[in-house]
This record gives sequence, structure tokens and C-alpha cells, in this order.
Amino acid sequence: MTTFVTMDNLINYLLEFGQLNQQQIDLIKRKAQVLELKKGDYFSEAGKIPKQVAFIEEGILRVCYYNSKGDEITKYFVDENNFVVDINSFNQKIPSSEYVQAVTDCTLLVFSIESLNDLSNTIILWDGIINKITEKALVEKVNKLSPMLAEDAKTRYLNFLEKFPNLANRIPLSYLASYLGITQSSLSRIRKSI
Amino acid sequence: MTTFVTMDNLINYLLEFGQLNQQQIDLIKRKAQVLELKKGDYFSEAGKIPKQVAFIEEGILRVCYYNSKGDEITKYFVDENNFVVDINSFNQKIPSSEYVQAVTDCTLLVFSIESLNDLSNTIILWDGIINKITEKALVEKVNKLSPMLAEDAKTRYLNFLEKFPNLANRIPLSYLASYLGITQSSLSRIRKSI
DNA sequence: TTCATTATTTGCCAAATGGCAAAAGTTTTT
DNA sequence: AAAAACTTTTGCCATTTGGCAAATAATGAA
Repeated sequence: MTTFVTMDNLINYLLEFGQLNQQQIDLIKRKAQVLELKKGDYFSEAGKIPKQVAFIEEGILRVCYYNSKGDEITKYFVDENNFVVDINSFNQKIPSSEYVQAVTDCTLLVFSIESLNDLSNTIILWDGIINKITEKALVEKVNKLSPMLAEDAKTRYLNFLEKFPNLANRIPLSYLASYLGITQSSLSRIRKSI
Repeated sequence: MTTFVTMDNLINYLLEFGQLNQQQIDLIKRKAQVLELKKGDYFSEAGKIPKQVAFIEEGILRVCYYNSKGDEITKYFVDENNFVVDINSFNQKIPSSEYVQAVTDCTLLVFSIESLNDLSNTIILWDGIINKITEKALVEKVNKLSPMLAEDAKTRYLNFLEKFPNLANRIPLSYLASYLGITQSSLSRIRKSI
């Protein structure tokens, strides 16, 4: 089954960063491909060169990797109305060191490298829009991670609950614990204490 | 006293991200202003709209802010051959929430908004170069912060020592402790334990 | 140099978190 | 439904880190 998707969210999101006329909007819509992921599916994998960028219409994904100790670490979660990609590997065309995985069923709008190049060559403001989006997303990640170091684990958990109210109990404890920088048992105890 | 600065570091850095001919290089050099900061001086302050971007020729700065508890938090350190600015406030022309402070005596090459606009309008590849630099710097910050959450304080301290071997004992304990996400006493004890 | 100020270390104890393994609970498979 | 596999909770105790205040050390001013 393929869900019908208007792509309005995508277009409205792009319009926040620059003007687009109807012709350009139609082109963008034609270049986007709907991709449905089931919970647990990978959008991209470590070791492979990412070939696509996704706009999340619906659902939540996480970016994770294995550290030197072999622990799986969730680097961050990305939710609806955001783009997701390992930006570094994508731009440099080098194998990624991260996995991008659906933590809920997801509806994505996917752009291939070729599509993005076409859009870049056709739409005069495209590169500027993409740069602003990229920069904003990265600044947000820094601003989110930075204060986490100064907070205790309980506070970090409560902040997560605020951001993703109905996710905490629907994903494996391990995803969340590694994101918060604590062990599963500690997270379990923190949950109990609330 | 004004130190003589060749600006070679700056030019070489820029050339990593895109080509520039001699005429463009000369223009960039003319637009850059040398600024010397003494240890402790502020390059930009919270509450003010940043008017300049700096390339660090020599020295180390830190970006810090006050959190909701009133604690001063060092968000990150920036060292030689990097640009420093509160990118978000600078681009949006909104008051910064952060201070940028010299933690050692510094020699900076400073670009005003007007200079950057001139460069952007004159040098065809300028925007692309700046975007790549911005993106790379932000990706590095995320990749540095993210694993810190999973490490214990001692490891974080040792990693800092590796990155800034001769800085740890030349800056106030408080700068470093808040960056590492621990108290001053804990950092003091960690030091002793090494 | 001496005094005053500021920064760092230390002691003491409490709170938070980790490590490990067993128990309890869930989900999936057969 | 029973068994197997996996996830989460819990107990026990060790280690890490925090909070606070006093002691010590370092820095800067008079």
C-alpha cells in the first residue's frame, strides 16, 4: 500500500527558507519519491555511501553508530518536517560511519543525488535554501547537545519526554539510554522514580 | 604594537574549500583587519548583535553562556585556523545569547558584514566556500559533543588534554569544568588522579 | 613585601550512576 | 499454548560525581 502524500509539508518547509514559484514547486514534487519504512528499517547504513536525502513526512528516525567499545550509540533522533542524511558522507561521497534507522513506521520524501543536482541547476534559489536548512539543522543539534552535558540524566530524560511525548515507551530502552548517555538500568530506574 | 601578519594561514585555509586567483586573494587580504585580543577580552558579547566574523591566526577562544541556573557554561573552544562567530545570531542579525572570549592572547583576522558582502558580490565562489566552511565546522562540533555524553569525565578530560595539550593548566578551572560538564572540585580530583 | 582577592584543592558525606547477574515481563516462534 | 528469545526491571554493591565548607595556593594590588 502506498499512502497518498500531498507533499504540502515539504513545500511549506522549503518556503520558510526562500521563495519558490508554482513551476518550481511542481518540479520539486516531481523529483521527490515517496518511501515508506517500517519500524526498524534502515534508511542508510554505515559503510555505504549515502545516495539519498529524506524529508520526514511522518514518523521518527534515529542516527546511530558503534563506538570504539562496540556499544551502539544513538547520536540523535529526527522527527517530522525535517531532513535527514549523514550530511558529511553525502557531500563528500564517502562511506558513512552511521546508520539512519526508522524508530517508528515512516513516510519519507526522498531525493536522489541526481534529483538534487537537477533542482540545483534549475531553481536559482535552491542552493541557498538547502544551505540555510543544513545550517539551521546543525546549529540546532549543537544547541541541543551542548547543555545536555551540564544536566543530570533525569533532566535529560524529562527533556526528551517533552520533545517526544509518546515515543519514550515505544522504542527500545537501549536506543534512548545511549542517546541520554546512561545505561539501560539507570534509565529504567529513572523511569521508576517519576 | 601590531603584529605583522601574512594572512597565509587564512588564504591556505580558504583554498582548501575552493579556488581563488591572485586578484581575489589580494581583495580578501585587503578586507581582513588584524585584531589583537588580550586573554580575557571579549570578541563578542551576549545581548549584542555580532557584527564581525573572526579567523583565528593565533590563540584560543571559547564560546560561553549562562544557563537557566545562572551557571556560566563553556560551550566549546575554538583554536587556530578556524573561524569563530555566533553563526546563528550573525546570520539572523539577532542579539547573541553567547559570549566569545579570548582564553589566551589572540591574533584575529576580522571581517565585517560589509566586507563579507563585498566579497560575496565580487568573488564568484565565495558563498560556496563559506558554506562549506560553516558546514564542516558545525559537523565537527556535533561529532565532538555527541560522544562526550557516553564518556566519563576522566575520559573527557584526557581527550581535551590531547586536543589542547598546553591549555589545561593555563585557563581557569571553571572554563574547563563547565565544558566537560562537571564541577570544579571534580575536575580538580580528576587532575590529581592522573 | 604584605595584604587582599581569587582560584584551586581537599575533606566529608550524600546522591547519582555503573556493572553484573538474576528475576520478571514481553514478544515472537513453533 | 508452550517454548524460546528478547527486553526491562531489580538487587547488590562499587565507583563516580556533587554539594558544601574549610584549607591551601596563587595572583594581583597597595
